[in-house]
Amino acid sequence: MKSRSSKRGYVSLTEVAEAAGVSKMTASRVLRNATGFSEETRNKVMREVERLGYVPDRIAAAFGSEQTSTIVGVSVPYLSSSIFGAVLDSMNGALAKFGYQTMIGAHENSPETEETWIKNILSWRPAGLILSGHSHTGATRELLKAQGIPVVEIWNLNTSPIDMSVGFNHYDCGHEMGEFVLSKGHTNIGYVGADAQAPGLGALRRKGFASALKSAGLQFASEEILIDRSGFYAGYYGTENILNRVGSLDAIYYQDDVMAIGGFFYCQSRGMRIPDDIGIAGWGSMEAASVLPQRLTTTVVSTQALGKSAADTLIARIRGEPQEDMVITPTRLAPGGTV
Amino acid sequence: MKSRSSKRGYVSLTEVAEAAGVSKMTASRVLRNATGFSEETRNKVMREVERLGYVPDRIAAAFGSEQTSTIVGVSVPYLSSSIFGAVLDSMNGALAKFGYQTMIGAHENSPETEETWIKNILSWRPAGLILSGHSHTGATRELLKAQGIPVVEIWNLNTSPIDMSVGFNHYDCGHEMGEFVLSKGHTNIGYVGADAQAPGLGALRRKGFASALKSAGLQFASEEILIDRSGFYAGYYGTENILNRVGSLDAIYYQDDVMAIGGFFYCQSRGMRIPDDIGIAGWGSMEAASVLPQRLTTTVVSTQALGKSAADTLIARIRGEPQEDMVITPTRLAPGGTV
DNA sequence: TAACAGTACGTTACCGGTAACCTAATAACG
DNA sequence: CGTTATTAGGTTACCGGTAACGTACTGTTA
Repeated sequence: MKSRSSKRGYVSLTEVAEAAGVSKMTASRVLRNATGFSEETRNKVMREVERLGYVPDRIAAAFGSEQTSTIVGVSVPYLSSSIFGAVLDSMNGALAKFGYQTMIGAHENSPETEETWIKNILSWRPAGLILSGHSHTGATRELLKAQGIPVVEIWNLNTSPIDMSVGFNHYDCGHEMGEFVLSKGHTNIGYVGADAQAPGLGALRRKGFASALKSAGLQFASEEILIDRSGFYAGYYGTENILNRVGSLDAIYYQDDVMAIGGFFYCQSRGMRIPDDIGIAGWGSMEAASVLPQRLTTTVVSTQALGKSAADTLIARIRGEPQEDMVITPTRLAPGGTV
Repeated sequence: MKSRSSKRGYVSLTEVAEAAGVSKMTASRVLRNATGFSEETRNKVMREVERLGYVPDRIAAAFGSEQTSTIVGVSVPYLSSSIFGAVLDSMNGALAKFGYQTMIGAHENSPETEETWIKNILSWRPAGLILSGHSHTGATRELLKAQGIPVVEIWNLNTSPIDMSVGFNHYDCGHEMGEFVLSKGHTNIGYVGADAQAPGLGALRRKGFASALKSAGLQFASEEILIDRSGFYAGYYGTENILNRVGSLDAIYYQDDVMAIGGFFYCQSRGMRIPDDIGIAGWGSMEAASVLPQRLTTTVVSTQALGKSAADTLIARIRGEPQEDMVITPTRLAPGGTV
């Protein structure tokens, strides 16, 4: 079943070629689906490939081809975040369909960690990179520009991308939600978020929301930004903190739905009626919100669309097809019933 | 700043060596931290590495070394699952610390998809694989055993692993919870789960629970297994289904905490008191449970311990250190207040 | 029918490192 | 003090593919 011969115990292309009675180069052409061989030759080669159980060596292929590999590097803040996970799933699927392998890195919102990872991944000659850090070190930007490697920055629509950008406009999401909350007559509004290391994209939504408040001559009555990762309990606890501090609020804008849900349950546990006593707004249309007694007021985003769009954009760039530098993924404010 | 010379525009090891006035081989030794060079030589080489901005070519390195690369392939059912994400995060961190790169695949609980992915990843000569599918095709098992590549199967403690296994004992988790629920005097017990494609590990917990019931001369009053992925709403909806079907239950065992939480809110929305009217038990100690009014009765598992343990086990095997074939990650039943 | 283009291959060199082996100096030793 | 280990470093071959180019052979056209 398994015929060993080369030192590594694998069947090499040379052996396949010999068995098929053609040159190594011809076998290579057949396997790469290049041109320059007859149908008969293809059959001979493929028959031996099957019979010998030939496994192509992509390391040798990448090495020999002088160009890049079929590796795509993808960096995210955390893998253990349902929303990043969803994007990863969709990206990974789209990339795999075109024969790319995903190499993953988690930078935990630290540009320095990201830089280290990028240097590492570049030594694999990746065909492209997908980055979801929203801020990079100067060295990172220079390095990537110098290498000329296709790079897609995702999540936030970056107006001056390293190469390309696919994402949501977080600032606008916040601004739109700000106007919506104001339109419901609230004026005494707080913000609850969490930043473990460096500010994430929630900070941009907060800014957008704040700008809507400013247009109405207002500002956040209070802000509670925990030094922690976003989570249900962070939302719960952050709400407790902010309410203890300011006494009461008309409404709270949360960094994301997970925290908003945590806040929802804190308010409920204190017997507050939502939205009569307090309004709650989130971001991200997370699945967890589906079990709330009311529909959560939030911004609906499609993680699937983002992931697929990012993968498609990168692949197009790799293939040299003309490509937009910036692709916005649409978002929609879902009024819900919690504001 | 950037001195180009070779065709690819990169600085090669040869150039570094020439600049440092040593041979290519010596430069290679220095960079790999091998032996056979003086401190002075190291400094000369490292200075040129810095000055020229040398980026090692791991593809060439892997190719030249005849052996395996520093790639570790990791497959999970879904990336967009908070619990798998948490394990990935911890695994990825532990692997990165030792210089390994993670290549990820999602098999969606399909052994065939997993097989395709494994064939693909093998062409990168990975140093090892971490698999979280709990069932594999025959071809997969044969292929991996024939290759002799280090493989760690995680999540479930596999009693006949391909190579090594690190995980929880899901059957025991279910059995223990079954005994606990029985000890609270419940007898009319249902099960709610979800299997999108093939049965996942929840099925094993269900079996364990069922065996505890059987020892008491009982069985599940009803089982509701949705054809869907686990999720909050799946738990909500599954509970609605099962209760509509059987009228009432003393308690429900859920596939995991996410579904249990969904069920909790369904019951709450129907005005049922927990645990007086109905008991709820889950698995996985997920963060979302922290916002419930009561502590959820569940099995506490450490995703971090699992991830780190899996990575450590694999690395030890790669390095040829003696290693247990099976490593159990402890779990603990948290009585909580919902049963 | 000679000149030419196109197809189907084969040959050669090379990618950028690393393993294996070799050499020259120095240190250790009886 | 001669012999033997040890250390620092150089030489050579090679990994398994692919790019670039060369060469038969076939069919077409002036």
